[in-house]
Amino acid sequence: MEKHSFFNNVYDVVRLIPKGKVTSYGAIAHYLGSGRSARLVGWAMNASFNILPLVPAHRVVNRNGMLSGKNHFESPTEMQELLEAEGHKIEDDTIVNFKKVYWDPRVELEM
DNA sequence: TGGGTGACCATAG
DNA sequence: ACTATGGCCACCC
Repeated sequence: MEKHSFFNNVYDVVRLIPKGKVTSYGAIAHYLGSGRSARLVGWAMNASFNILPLVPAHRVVNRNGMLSGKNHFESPTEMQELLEAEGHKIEDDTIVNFKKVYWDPRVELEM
């Protein structure tokens, strides 16, 4: 049975993020039509660890490209490690060339 | 049922 | 330019 919850929708979008790309909470929220309720996306991520299949929450950062949720991973460095493993460059807890690796669901998915 | 919460974003001073 | 505050809306108890 599928849950037509907002959370499930967020997970679906996050799982669609291609490897080597990242996006922001606000982009997902806006894509889902939540408007500015980007907080719900972050909150959904918090529960994403409990949801299967696993959601690449490390590919989701805030508007500044900063790893705001790194503190909520299994380890505070887990997020950075995962992003670096995908070819990203992290500096001062912020993704370098964030704009280049930015993946906007509104554009890529052409809503 | 109602209130509080949350890994944010935008605007105003 | 930086700092502070409000709004937002789904989920949990």
